[in-house]
Amino acid sequence: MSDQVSLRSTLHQRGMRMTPQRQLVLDAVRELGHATPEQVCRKVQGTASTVNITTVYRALDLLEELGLVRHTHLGHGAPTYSVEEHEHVHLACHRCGGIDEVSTELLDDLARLLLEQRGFALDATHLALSGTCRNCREG
Amino acid sequence: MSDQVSLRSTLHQRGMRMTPQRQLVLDAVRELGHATPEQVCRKVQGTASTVNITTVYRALDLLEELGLVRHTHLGHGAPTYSVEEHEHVHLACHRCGGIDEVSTELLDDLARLLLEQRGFALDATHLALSGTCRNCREG
DNA sequence: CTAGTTGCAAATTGTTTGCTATGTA
DNA sequence: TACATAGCAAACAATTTGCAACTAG
Repeated sequence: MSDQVSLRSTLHQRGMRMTPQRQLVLDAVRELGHATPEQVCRKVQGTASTVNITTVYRALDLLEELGLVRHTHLGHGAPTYSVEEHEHVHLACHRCGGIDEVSTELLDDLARLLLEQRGFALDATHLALSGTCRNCREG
Repeated sequence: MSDQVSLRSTLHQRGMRMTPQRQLVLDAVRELGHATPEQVCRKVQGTASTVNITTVYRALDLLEELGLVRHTHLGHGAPTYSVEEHEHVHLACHRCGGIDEVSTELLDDLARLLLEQRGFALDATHLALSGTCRNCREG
């Protein structure tokens, strides 16, 4: 894919390289959807067992800087990373910790209001809504 | 106030007490608005210098369980605690890190949609919306 | 006396930094 | 050679846990 190529050249302009470790981290994030650095690390180590968690953190930072991945703070623990194109809103249940996802379209009206009234450009892809899921409310 | 009284009896039913430390933590959260456990601790220590941060953590957990305070993850660092009645939505600018606040009424429509379509009861008081503020967009 | 509570120290968890060795242009 | 990078260990920050001492009912 040309994505790979342009990524390489972007890195090259900065005197950086697309190393196997970085590629593995990116692949892991793509595959896992939402994952903590810890989870990414375990996934990567499935292929290359010597890769250190430090390297994972540094790769995630770099990939985020390049706009390829982003992180979100769902709930309490560690942040989760996902690929940039991952476009949906998270519904985080504070009771059971479960994560559901809905289309960002649900937020279109709200986004418009915020922009008009506050000049605030909502980033709907970077968003976790907290509440109680159906299961927990009924249980 | 009768709040204090009912709080005491609620605790009493569980065989617990409203200790000075817990009262100080609650007061500190009330006074500070949004504060990290660290900040709460410093505030409390202004009055009672021997209070340990462990106690602050435990008091915050308890007060949260009782529904008197709640915590929110604004941005990256430590969570911030505020009193339950603190009803507004945070607009967190990911560029400058600034926090603005808007009324939860803005989310009423969204909340209704989520409840109808997903059975998800949105907790609008526990919410940070991420995006770009007017200043940063114009600057 | 009994059970809840505190403070302290130590353990955990998540993340970052310093440094050396290595690999590549 | 020069420079980015990886790995490792140690530092760090935030939070939790184990436990002995204390205190109110």
